[in-house]
Amino acid sequence: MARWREVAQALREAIAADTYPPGTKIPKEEELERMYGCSRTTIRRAVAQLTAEGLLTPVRRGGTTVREQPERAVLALDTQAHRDEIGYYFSQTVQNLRALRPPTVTHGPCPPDIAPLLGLRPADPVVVRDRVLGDPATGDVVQLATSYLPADLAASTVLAEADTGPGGIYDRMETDLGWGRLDWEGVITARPATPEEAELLRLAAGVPVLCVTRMSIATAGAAEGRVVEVNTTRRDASRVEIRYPITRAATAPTEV
Amino acid sequence: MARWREVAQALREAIAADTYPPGTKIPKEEELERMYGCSRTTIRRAVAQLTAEGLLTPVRRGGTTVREQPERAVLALDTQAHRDEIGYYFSQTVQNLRALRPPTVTHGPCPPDIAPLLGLRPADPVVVRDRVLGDPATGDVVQLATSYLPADLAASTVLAEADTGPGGIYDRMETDLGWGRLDWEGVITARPATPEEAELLRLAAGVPVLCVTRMSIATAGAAEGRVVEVNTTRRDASRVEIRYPITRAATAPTEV
DNA sequence: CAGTGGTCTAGACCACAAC
DNA sequence: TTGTGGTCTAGACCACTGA
Repeated sequence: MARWREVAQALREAIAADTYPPGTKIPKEEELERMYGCSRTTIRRAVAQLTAEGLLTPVRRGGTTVREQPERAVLALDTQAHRDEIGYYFSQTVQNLRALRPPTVTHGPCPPDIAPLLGLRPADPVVVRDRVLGDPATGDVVQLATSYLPADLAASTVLAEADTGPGGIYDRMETDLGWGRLDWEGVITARPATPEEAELLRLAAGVPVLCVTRMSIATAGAAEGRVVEVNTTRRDASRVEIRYPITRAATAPTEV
Repeated sequence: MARWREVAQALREAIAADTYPPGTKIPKEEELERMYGCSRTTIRRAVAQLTAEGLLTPVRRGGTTVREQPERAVLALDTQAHRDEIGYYFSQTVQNLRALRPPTVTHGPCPPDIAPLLGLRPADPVVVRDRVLGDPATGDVVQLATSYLPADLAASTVLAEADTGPGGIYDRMETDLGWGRLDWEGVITARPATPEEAELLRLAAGVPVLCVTRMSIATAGAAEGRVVEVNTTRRDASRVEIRYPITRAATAPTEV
């Protein structure tokens, strides 16, 4: 076994054994160097691994701290779209969160992971609506939300404007653009944070984010049958879990 | 900006621009060293980052390949438990997968991420039932499935035996142990792969895995109200997505 | 079987934030 | 101010595996 793996394992066990309880600092790198009899590079490789695993958070000048296991926010899975006099309403995205900065609307190429959901090719032009949500009390960024709309459908419409008016983009699509009653489908994925996400969410680059994505499908008009919007929300995967009820089926399973 | 970040960004862009299309190899490290005018350590730092992001897969002696964006397996969310004459049935776990090795049953400490779900403390004794599932055609490991049962409930029962008989552990719990009709709840999380998971699933250490977990709650007998089992399945997050339908609520949302 | 990525060393300088 | 982690270099040897 590689030396750095041995050191990483030793540190893992020391943390599990409460030699270094959560919230306390592990010895500084120079000291670990002596303790394990290897070079600083090897120590750093081991510490980097545990950081990627979410066990440690190094801070410049402040030492390296054993991460408190964070409270996971428990989200209920949104399997229903609600509606009131103001507009459509998906409960999950609003739990104690507020927009920390004004939403932005830009035009750009479609990211490769979104393109298949929209039925586009990667880099096809899309309208991008970005929101940054967080805890208004602390100012911490908690969730990133982005909507992608095919440029050929949305570019010159109200959907590409910053303020989409009462009821939001879904009302515009259904009522003003005549795209019919929207169908929705949810998709859950996880992937490493992009550098941009890592910076906004204050994560180490490459740690997992959990993505909850909603596709909106038009049922009438010029866009009938097309996915007209993909909305994807991302959070630090270590701080969130999604729960859903499991019921008993009345009947035997249908064969696929 | 750090040099290794610049190199990583340059490589990212070269990959996006199809200078290095998926499936082809990027230049070897020594060559990148010359191309970017920095030391091999810096090159390796950049390549390691892109590997963590799932863009590259280095192979010894074989060079470093741009990863083909893998087909994502699309899983339907199991919100229903089915039942036939054989036993309970959760559709997702059986899609084209077979056990690649005999299930194992061991006793050990409860992992810290499972303990809260079971209402236990970390390291409390549990019975662990492990299964390794994969594609029978290729022999590739695709999914890891583990059940945890509190030792104080399961240790001396049929639940701790390798063969739990017809209908599996759920029938034993409901019928033989008299724990009543089980309630279930689902939990979805993502986290970095543990070293063991990384080895079995052939992943780089620390890349994200998507976890679909099911809690079983007894409604009668000695275990009434307790979570009597936690079943967690893990897959390479880059190769899976979970889909679920979103319906329109008949009524306005209930206030929380 | 040789070339590739994997590991490791010893040393240096830097930048930032806690003190 | 200064000690900590962050970055980088130049060089060496190893081990696996695919040409």
